[in-house]
Amino acid sequence: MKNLTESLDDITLSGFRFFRSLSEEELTSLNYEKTCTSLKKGSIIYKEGSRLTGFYCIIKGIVKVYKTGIDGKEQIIRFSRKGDIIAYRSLLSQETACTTSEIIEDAILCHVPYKTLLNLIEKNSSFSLTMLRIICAELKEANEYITDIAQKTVRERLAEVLLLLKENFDLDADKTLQISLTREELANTVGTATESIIRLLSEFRHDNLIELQGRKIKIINIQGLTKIANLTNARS
Amino acid sequence: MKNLTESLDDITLSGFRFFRSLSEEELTSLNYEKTCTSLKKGSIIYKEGSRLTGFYCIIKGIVKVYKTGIDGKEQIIRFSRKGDIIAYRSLLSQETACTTSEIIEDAILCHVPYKTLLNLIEKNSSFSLTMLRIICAELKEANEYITDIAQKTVRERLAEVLLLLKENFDLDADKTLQISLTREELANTVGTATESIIRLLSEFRHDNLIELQGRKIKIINIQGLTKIANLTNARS
DNA sequence: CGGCTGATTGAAATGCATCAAACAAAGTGG
DNA sequence: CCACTTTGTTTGATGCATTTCAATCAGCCG
Repeated sequence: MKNLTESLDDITLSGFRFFRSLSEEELTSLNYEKTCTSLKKGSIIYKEGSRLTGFYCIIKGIVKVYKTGIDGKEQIIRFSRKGDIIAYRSLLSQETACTTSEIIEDAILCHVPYKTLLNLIEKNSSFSLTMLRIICAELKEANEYITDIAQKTVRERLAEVLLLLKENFDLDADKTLQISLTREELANTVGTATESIIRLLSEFRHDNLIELQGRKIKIINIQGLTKIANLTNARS
Repeated sequence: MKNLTESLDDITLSGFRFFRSLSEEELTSLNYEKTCTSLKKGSIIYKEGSRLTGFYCIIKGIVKVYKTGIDGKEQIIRFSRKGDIIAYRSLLSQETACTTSEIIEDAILCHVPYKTLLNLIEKNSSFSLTMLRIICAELKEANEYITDIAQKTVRERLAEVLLLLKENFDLDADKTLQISLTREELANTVGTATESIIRLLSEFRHDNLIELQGRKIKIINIQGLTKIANLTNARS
């Protein structure tokens, strides 16, 4: 336990892409002002509607960010991993959080106070530009996802989500997705019912596109999935 | 015609909220570097995939911003009006445009070169913060819309879109929506088929929620629409 | 072991898309 | 000025993807 605490204090943010444009001096004070925490799977980082005191940089682990819709049904907005930052949107707008963030793989997070963020934006224009570009990238993805959900079938979207997960979380030597999701989480990402996900996964397995072992998903035919995800829903 | 040209040159951006944080000096050079254009309904401002040289501030008129999905079907991302800025997302990311923008009500636009934008971000941190907050607001809306499309029925979404249009474009004395859309555009906003929109509009009319006269939509029962829309987040 | 959560399958209900046809309004050109 | 095309609107009929409800099963844990 003592070891763990010590290693949390030793973490430096200098290696993370988001802070690349910081001067030596800025990094030193940033590392002084940040607070790192180790969190277990299932922990809630912040809840929709809560007041935020800063944003978080993910040092390790995976986080799901979701909105709560009708009847409390989750809509997962994104999965964030090492190097990603979360909570900055509501923080910058100075609103209460409009999403909930939950650890789905044991994580270490760095909390950076709002004041520190504002200070960086004020003093370091290169940092501002980095920040602007990160949000722009996220907005682009959001717009693309709107188009997808509005126009594609569940089948197409599931194939697409599997491919996106592959891009973001890689495969191990065995071609297995390195992120473990429940069927329900997958459904809440794709925007459909759990049962539909189960049926479609089983169909994909039957068509030799994937293999399943509990929550492990092995991607064995990327081209096939790409075809399903992109083009018409003409079933070949 | 000469009059028109002269009045275009006379436009100043000082009144627009986006440029509020600019100094006198910055405004002067901005007004020198900008270019204003008058555009008719149907004109394309920029196309998906094209290279952008700057962003645009809408002085007057209405613009629809959409992505082209499967079979060229439009997904309308937003309607922008006076004071809004467009094209800034792809510009900041230094990518080709990921949306198309088209005039749907005769407009006057101001083009601001990329260099000018970068200069402002570099020199004026207060402007950067404004910019960050604008993008954050747009991202918030996008995330909310993802949740809506994923979880709500077409019927609920149509009611919601009508209410959103009411918020953004107001009603005239007659309670008629001050934005004129084809059924297809409405469908491409809601994310459904044109026929579905027609049927639902006609149902809403039957239930005395709205009145229809060609493309004019008169909102006569806001509460009823709100109830159908299943709005969780009260907007004022 | 019983109680829990998550996964699976089946059957039935339905919302919505799609296709087709007719109609209206608004140009276009001879 | 009238036939003619075009574009947008409307309505009906049909099919299907997906949701919903219900039941069972598998795995895990104290």
